[in-house]
Amino acid sequence: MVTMSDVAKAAGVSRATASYALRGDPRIVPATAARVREAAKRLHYTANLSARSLRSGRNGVVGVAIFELDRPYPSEMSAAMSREAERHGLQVIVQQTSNSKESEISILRKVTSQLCDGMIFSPSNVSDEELRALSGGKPMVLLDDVSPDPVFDSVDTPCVEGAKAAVRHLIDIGCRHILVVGADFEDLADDRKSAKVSSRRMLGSLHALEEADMPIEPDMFIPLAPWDPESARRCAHAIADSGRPVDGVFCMTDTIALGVIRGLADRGLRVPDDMAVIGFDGISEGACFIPSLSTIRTDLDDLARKAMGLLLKRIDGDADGSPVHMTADYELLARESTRRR
Amino acid sequence: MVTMSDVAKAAGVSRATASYALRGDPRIVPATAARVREAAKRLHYTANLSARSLRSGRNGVVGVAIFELDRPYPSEMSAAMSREAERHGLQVIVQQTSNSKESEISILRKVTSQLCDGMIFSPSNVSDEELRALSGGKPMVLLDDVSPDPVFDSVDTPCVEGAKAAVRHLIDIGCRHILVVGADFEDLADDRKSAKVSSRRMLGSLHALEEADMPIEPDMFIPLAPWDPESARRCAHAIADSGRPVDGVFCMTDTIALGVIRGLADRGLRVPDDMAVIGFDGISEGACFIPSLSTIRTDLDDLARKAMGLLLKRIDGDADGSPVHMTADYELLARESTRRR
DNA sequence: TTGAAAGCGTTACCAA
DNA sequence: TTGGTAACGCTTTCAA
Repeated sequence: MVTMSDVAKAAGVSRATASYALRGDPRIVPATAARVREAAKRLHYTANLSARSLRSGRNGVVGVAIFELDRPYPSEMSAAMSREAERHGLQVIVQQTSNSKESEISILRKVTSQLCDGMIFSPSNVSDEELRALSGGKPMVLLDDVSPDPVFDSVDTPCVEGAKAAVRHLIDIGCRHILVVGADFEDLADDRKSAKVSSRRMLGSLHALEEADMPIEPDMFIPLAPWDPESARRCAHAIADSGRPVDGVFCMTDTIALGVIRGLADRGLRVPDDMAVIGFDGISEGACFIPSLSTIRTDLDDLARKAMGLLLKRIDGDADGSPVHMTADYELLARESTRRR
Repeated sequence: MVTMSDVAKAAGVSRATASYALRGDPRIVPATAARVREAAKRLHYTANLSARSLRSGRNGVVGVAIFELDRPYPSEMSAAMSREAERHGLQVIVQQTSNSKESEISILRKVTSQLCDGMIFSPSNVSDEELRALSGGKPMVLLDDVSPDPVFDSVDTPCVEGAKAAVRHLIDIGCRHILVVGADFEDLADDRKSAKVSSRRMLGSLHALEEADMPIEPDMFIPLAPWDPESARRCAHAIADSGRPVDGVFCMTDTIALGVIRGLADRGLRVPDDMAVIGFDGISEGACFIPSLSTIRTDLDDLARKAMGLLLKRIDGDADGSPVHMTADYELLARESTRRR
């Protein structure tokens, strides 16, 4: 392994000078700097990140901790973060928290906060206060934070506005019996649960219904756990079997929406002819589905830009104290699953 | 930040003793060890991985470098690796190489090889020799290595056998005009390309055709670049528009297969009625598709177990010199896309 | 059984 | 403008 000492020796300077030269410190005269750079290149020198991290507390790596690596939305989000980090000359490492509290804690304590200059994290079971302790003082940006009294900067998905646009779209194409899948109406009344993603999306749905003077019944909202295609599929079976008149469904996520469409198909119901379906997220999978899925696409590039921007500001130390909050852009994609002739 | 010195002080022992005690070294008497552990717990001590890594060269982190974070197959593969690592008490960090050579190099040099005890890597543009240089002497296990003269342990997806099973399945259900999408027949004759995943899967297809005494024509193999749903969809349009008699299609990946089915639907062709389609990989997305996708499912848990097993053996230093090679298990999933009444 | 001390590769302060 | 040197937090050898 070639170290800085090797480079310094090869260039005929001290370790200190080599270090300065390689990081472009203006104090080193161009000729010396060039000699050092040349030596580094010739020897294939690469800085040891552990050493750098230990000494300076910075290594150019940003951690992204997501729920599950193998779900489309978090995957696409991490990919967007990676692209954005690259534009800043940084590297992203991704870890999955598997949605268990111990796992989240272990990841934050053991890895993300140790190996990284900062992290982007989508909390689910850990409170803000616990997070603060686990962050080890490192900057952190939260995604869809539900804390009433935030400690960290955060970026939200456009839950309220997006959901409102989705339901309004269903109403616009003529739906009069709308179901919302993946949300529990009771949550709205519960202080601890009303900030959840599902509650915020439910709220947006309510806004749209109210604006259109449509009746609101608690049983329009169907809880679902977990949020995966299989449960969604079973849920669709139940809806179909109930014989209930439904002409439009808004699902909390695209993954749910695809499961619902599949479940309706199992019962001989066709989308959009018998029922229109719209999702939320904008995962790429929806474009190729039969029928292609209408959705509220969260602008992941915008989300990544905002999150990374906030994080870098904190890392660079030029951010004032109070937590900043932002919301990502979105776009309504009206595709086949809500197409009416 | 609480360090080992703090713990040692709190427990009334030296740093060395604290270090031994925390890692369960039998030399420390139980009473002392318990005192140290208690102090560590009380102070919320967490070992600094950079320091540990710098000093001992080990930190319990394994790197997984994949092509793209937002494609289903690599995502599911990384998730399987994470689960497997967890069972060994290790952490996985995932990075995307974005399929560019510079990016692969930069990731290997800058991060994966630095922050990890070892890595699992799916090479695409970097030669084995370059890899050896970039690995920094750290153990590495390759996935689907194409090198004729391997330097590292590797695990393959079951290309030849899996593809053979796929095409045999098409033949079994009565297909007589089969197309293979995503492979270039010319590659088989090219030494440098005949080890590619696509070539090995093509080879398996040929075996199945030969065994069934079916004719083999170069134009049964349709190249596709890149391997994504959009190109596959366009490819299906071309197939449909050509008016060519086709009753079965084997696609190099599930992602391609889904794009093909969608493309056929665009032209009014129904799967499986007009044409049967089978993919390769077994991504979860296929189960909910309409029609559900028949596929060769690579057993990712098996793949992860094999890859992680090989890697840990190298990390622990109890592995002899010559590279070991293994192949993951697979399973034929016959679903709706190849269902014949 | 425990402690002192060296050293991993880097950075950053201070002196020259 | 450059070099010497002391950390960063940990592990590990060597002594006690």
